Amino acid sequence: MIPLLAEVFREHGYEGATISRIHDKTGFGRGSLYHFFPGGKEDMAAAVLAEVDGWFEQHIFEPLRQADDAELAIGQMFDAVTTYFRSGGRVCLVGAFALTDARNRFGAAVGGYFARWIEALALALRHAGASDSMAVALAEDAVLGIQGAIVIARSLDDRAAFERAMQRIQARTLVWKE
Amino acid sequence: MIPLLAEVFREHGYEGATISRIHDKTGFGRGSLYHFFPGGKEDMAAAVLAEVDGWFEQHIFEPLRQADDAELAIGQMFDAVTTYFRSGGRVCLVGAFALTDARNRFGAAVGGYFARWIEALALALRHAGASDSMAVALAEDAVLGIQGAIVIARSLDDRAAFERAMQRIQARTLVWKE
DNA sequence: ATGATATTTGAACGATCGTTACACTCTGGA
DNA sequence: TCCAGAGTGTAACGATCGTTCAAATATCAT
Repeated sequence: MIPLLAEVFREHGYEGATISRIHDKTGFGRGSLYHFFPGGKEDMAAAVLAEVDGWFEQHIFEPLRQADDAELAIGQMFDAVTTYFRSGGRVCLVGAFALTDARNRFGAAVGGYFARWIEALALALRHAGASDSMAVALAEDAVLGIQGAIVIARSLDDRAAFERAMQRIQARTLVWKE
Repeated sequence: MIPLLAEVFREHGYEGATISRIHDKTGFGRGSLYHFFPGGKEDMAAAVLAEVDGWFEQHIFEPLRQADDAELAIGQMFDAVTTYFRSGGRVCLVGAFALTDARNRFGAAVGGYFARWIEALALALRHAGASDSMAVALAEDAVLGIQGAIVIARSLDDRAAFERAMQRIQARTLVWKE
């Protein structure tokens, strides 16, 4: 159910995700929706954000933090991200929220997601031998590049552009020069 | 007037930009709005997109194409972009549209904007000595990085992060290795 | 089988959506 | 001075918004 909800918010944004559209997509009537999410639409969006955050914690952030082979883990991150965002065919819900005034409503969730992503990646890079400042710079650049790649791939309707970008970003993240 | 309209669409997205909010921001009544934009909201958004596109053509794309000193022009592009987007305090309307289903409505305008930006920047880079493939790769990376920097700066509510990103992107765009 | 609880249905609420229509004021040329 | 057209203000339209609610149904331990 949450994945279906997420799809509606991803496609239409917070304001565009109407209860009607949510009903159409999920099949749940209004009563059921408000039974599971007494807080209404804001509650639904918060649940979706939490689910997305949980997925990234489990499949992206924690592996980066716990990795024995940091470079391997970083490579796997790019693979997982490419699959998750379907080469730009799927939007990052958190990034999309960040660009509208939904950010004001979910500021903590949005900020925390990216802060923890950058931190986890920077930790892995330090583990791979990068200096503190270099690790943070590379991590910021990589996360920001992924978000930008989604924007450009969607704008140009060109998934190959997304994959090219992932290749370049991965390359310069793993092979850095101080 | 168009700049005020643009602000509403930037803050709230296409769906969230209601006629009431547009009235509040611009001061124009419904009658006036539909007098200037007979096509209604879609007409307004199209006009705003055209104005944004025109601004970038004049201040970003054309200088890149016409530059005698390509490296200087590229440096000026980053300065202009940092000012225009107010270090991430202001959203890229085209990028924001790309992430919602407004893209389906304005696909040509959205796609054209980024395609011409990348082309103009790649032309300047070729003019500065880069190979064809290197120029396109660097141009894609730079434009995508700018979009990503907006997302991250807004998410973290951290304009310094935007400016750090601009520094790094500019550096690796101007000093490349084949 | 019974009763308590969980879930669902669908009508309805007031508010707001985008849009239209019409009367009104303003403006500049004849 | 007058008129045509540009621009404005406002009421109202049907549609849809997010939300509420009471009644109906499903589920399940006892």
